[in-house]
Amino acid sequence: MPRSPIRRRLAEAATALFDERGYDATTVDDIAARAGVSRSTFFRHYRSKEDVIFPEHDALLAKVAARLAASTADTAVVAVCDAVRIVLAHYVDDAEVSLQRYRLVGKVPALRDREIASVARYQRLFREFVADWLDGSPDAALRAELMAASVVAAHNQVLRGWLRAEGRHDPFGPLDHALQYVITTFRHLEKPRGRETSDRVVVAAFRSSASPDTVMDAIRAQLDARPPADR
Amino acid sequence: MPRSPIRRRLAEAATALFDERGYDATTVDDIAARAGVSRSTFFRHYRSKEDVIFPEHDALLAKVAARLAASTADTAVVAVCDAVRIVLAHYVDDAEVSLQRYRLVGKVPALRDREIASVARYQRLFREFVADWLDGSPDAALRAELMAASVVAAHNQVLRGWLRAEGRHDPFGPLDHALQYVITTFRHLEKPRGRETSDRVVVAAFRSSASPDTVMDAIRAQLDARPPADR
DNA sequence: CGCTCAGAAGATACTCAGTCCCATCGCGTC
DNA sequence: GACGCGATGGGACTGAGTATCTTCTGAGCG
Repeated sequence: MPRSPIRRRLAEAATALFDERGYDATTVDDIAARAGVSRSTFFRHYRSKEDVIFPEHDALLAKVAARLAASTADTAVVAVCDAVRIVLAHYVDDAEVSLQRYRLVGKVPALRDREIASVARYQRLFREFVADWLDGSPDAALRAELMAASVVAAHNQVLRGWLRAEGRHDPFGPLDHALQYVITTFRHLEKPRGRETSDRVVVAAFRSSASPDTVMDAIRAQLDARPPADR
Repeated sequence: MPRSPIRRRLAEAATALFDERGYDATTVDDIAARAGVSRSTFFRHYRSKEDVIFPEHDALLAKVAARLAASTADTAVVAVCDAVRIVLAHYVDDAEVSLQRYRLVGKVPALRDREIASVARYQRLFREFVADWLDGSPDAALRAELMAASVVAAHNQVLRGWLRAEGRHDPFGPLDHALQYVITTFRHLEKPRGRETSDRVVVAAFRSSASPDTVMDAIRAQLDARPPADR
């Protein structure tokens, strides 16, 4: 069923009509008529009127989950930050559609709520992933919630900025910048996987009994991983 | 309109029916009938079927906004953390209703989405408040987003725990504990209002090309400002 | 070439949420 | 007792979403 030509026609008809008359003033019959199919057919291809606007979310969620599962990162934050890039990439790949949806969602409260619910699903996925990862450590559930919320918040902030700018700049730089806040906030709360160094990065830098210069370098590296405002 | 006896009757009828037959299997007519009023009257008192489950959210949002506006806290995080207590208090005050709603929401996806949308409104309020407060400082918008998301996440985590435990323990201790993470994470990123201490500990330490010992001390100081679980 | 069978599309009827409008009723006021 | 007014009842209407039945189409096969 994915990517059938009729799905495409329906989506195009819908966006055109939403653009011309607005979301509420457009009925499913209108959409079907413009696409040259029957109302029944519409509901065979989209579960609801809203679904025309928010497609592929399930597939994307699955992709993100797969990425998490395959992650080789040493900490949960890093794994999740890595995974959230997929989401942004998805928006950027379909910039045209994303922008159109953004404009529409800004006007229709029902759609806004729906979008928020979608985002919450990613957040939940992240939360559960992190909770599993951290399982056993103190306040695991709480930290998982905070991490997931922060990563999603960082993503949202960058995405909104990109959308407001009508997709004119590359958003991955800003995303990395934003995620740096999150990573530096949470990374030191975790023990990196595999190694049995019960300490944070900073301390590890000092463990290697190196020259002061080496120490300084390590520390600088640590600092470079921080958000600029902190330097 | 608030607190009319008929509103109460409707709410009681609705919760009873939702409990007996489930949410989807209960029609608005059923509710109205059991409450002994007409369908029209139902919609005069509640905008929608979902509204019977989520009352007072607007009023609560207003209360939270008022608390924020009247805040005397020295940093934005603290102000927001303080405000979020009102939300939890509201749930705890109506423990019976909150628990019933929790059970119902767990079963009906549509209600879950609706609740998420409600929470998003608080988050937005917080975000805008913090963004105003931080206005001008670097990455203000990003930090506002992160702070708001974190405070809400902390609240949600505690609330869910309390609900899962069927309201048997006091949740304000856990809430404060959770908010400590958030406050210690964000507080040092803000200049307390009024005072003019423009640097963070870390920066000062490394700018001065000091001996490794001085560096170590500075880092320890930095670590001491972190959440307890980290030490 | 024509038959068959299955999957996809059309057609129709139904339920129910939500909106609108109008008639009515209770009730206090003048 | 007439008037006004807010709240209620009642009924009509729109539109989303579901279920069911019929019709088409096209691929495979004799």
